[in-house]
Amino acid sequence: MKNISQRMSSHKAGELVKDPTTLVETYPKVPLTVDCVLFGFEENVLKVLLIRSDLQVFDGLWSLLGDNVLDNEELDDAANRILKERTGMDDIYLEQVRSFSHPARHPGGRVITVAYCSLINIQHHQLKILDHELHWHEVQSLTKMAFDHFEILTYCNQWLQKRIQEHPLGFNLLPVKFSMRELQNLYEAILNHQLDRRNFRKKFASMGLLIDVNEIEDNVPHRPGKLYKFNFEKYEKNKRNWIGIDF
Amino acid sequence: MKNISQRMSSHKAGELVKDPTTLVETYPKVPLTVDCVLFGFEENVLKVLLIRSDLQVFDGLWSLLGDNVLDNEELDDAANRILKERTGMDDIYLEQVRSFSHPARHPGGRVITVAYCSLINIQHHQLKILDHELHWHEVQSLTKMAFDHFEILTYCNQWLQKRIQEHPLGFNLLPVKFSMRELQNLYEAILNHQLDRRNFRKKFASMGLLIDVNEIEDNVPHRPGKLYKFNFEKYEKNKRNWIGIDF
DNA sequence: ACATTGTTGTGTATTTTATACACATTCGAA
DNA sequence: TTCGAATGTGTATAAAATACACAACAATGT
Repeated sequence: MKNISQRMSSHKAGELVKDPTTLVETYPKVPLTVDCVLFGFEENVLKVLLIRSDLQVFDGLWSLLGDNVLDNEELDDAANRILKERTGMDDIYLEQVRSFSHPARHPGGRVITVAYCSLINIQHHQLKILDHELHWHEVQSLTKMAFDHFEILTYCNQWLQKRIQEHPLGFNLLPVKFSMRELQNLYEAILNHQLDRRNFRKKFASMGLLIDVNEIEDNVPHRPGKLYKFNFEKYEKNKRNWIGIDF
Repeated sequence: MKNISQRMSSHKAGELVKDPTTLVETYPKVPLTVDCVLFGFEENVLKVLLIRSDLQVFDGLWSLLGDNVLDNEELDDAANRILKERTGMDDIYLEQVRSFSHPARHPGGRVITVAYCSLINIQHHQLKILDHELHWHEVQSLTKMAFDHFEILTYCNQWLQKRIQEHPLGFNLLPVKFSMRELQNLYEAILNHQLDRRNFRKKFASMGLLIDVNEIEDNVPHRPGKLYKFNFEKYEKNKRNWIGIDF
C-alpha cells in the first residue's frame, strides 16, 4: 500500500489528477536498455552475433548487442537503431521477446533490459562494422557470457524454436532461392532435432507456400536440388488462426 | 553511432571500463510501470478487473491495475505486489506478456509499461479492496479505456487465447472441482468460438489429465454433471515439447 | 566410357488425430 | 407423471502424422 499512498500524496484521495506531468515526475526512474539477439545461419549451424564486452569485470566474455533506450524512443525503434548501428542493416525482421529485470543483472547497478530477436541472412549481409570484435558464434558453443546474456540467449533460442514452428521466420535466414535440403538443415539446426526428409518435404509441399523457381543448385558436389522461393503474399492472405487444444 | 560514442566518452575507445557504476549513471532513465491484466471468469463470460482512472484527462474511463516499479524491484515482484495491493491476493499465476513504449502513451510524459497477465477464480477471491471502484468488467463490452490500456487488454486477450490452447491455464479460473460443461464454457468464452461438446470431452478424456472425483454438481436446474479435478502433477511430469511445423 | 558415391525425388501403408453427427439417459421442475 | 434440458456415450469419415524403400540423377574418379 505504501506506494499507492505515496503517489496519492500529490493530491487528495478521491480527487482527480489534473496535472499528469507532475504525477509522473514522482515515479522512480530506471535505466533501460535493449539487447538484440541476432540469429544467423551458416554452414548448417545456428549462430548468434556477439561483441566483446567493454567491462573489465567481464573480461574476455561475449555480450549481446545492446544499448540504452533514448529519451522518447520506442523500444522497437531502439532495437532497430541498435541493429543499424552495429551491423549497418535496415529493414530486418525484429521482434520483442521479453524483459529481464534482475536487480543484480548489471554490475553497474539496476538496469532493466528488453530482449529483441532478429534473424539475419549471413550471406546477404556482410558485416561492415567490426567494432568490439563483432562476429558470429555458434549458439551451441556458448556457455558463459557477460551480464545475464547467456540466460537471455537461452530464452531467445527457445522462443525461436517455438516461433519457427508456427511462423515462417526461417526464410529470413536463407537466400531468397533455397533448396529443400537447406530449408530442412535450418529447421534441424534450430530445433536441434533430426527430421524425416520425405515427411518434411511432404509437409511443406502440402502447405502450398513454396514456389518452384525452375532452377537448380550449382556448386554442389552431387546431384543438385531444385530451388524454391517462399510465397509470402499467399501466406499473408491465408494466415489462419486455428483452434486446437494441445498440451 | 551517436549513442555509442556518447557512452564511450567516459573512457577511451578500446579500453576496458573499470567502473560500471559510473557508466550506468550516464544512461538516460525512464519511469517504468507494470500493468496487470487480471482475467476472471463468471457467468460464462470472460471478465477483467479494472479501476476508474485517477486522471482528469481520462475522466470516466477504466484503467488496468498498474503501479510504478520500485527501486531494485524485479518486474515479476512488482506485478505480484500490485496484485496483492489491489486485491489482497497472493500466490497467483502471473506471467509477463510484453512491454508497451509508445512515447505518448501516458499524458504525463514518457512512461514505459510492462504488461502482466493473471487469471483469477472470481468465486474464490472476494475483492476486499474496492478503491477506485475496482470491479469486474466483461471483456467484450469494453471499447475505450484510459492510456493505451485497451490496446494492452486486446493484446493480452489474444495472448490468452493462444496460451490457453497450449497450457492448462484455464483451470486457474475454475473451482478446484468443475464439470465438463464449465470447462467447455470457459474455453468457448476465451476463444470466442463454439466447440463441439462430444469432441471437446473426448479430447480432454484422451489427455488423461482429468481426475474423476466421483461427485456431481448440485444447484443446477437440470441433470447434474460429474465433477473433475485437473491432474497438475501428471501434467508437470509428462510435459512434452512436441515438434510440428504448422503455419 | 563406366562404375562409384551421395543426394535428390517420389509413394504407400499404417497409425493417430480431428471432425461431424444422433440418441438414449438422468435429473429437476411443473 | 410428464416435460424440458442437459448429460453421457459411439461411430463413421476425413485429415494428418509417421514410418519406411527404392529408382533417378549428377558429379567424381578411374
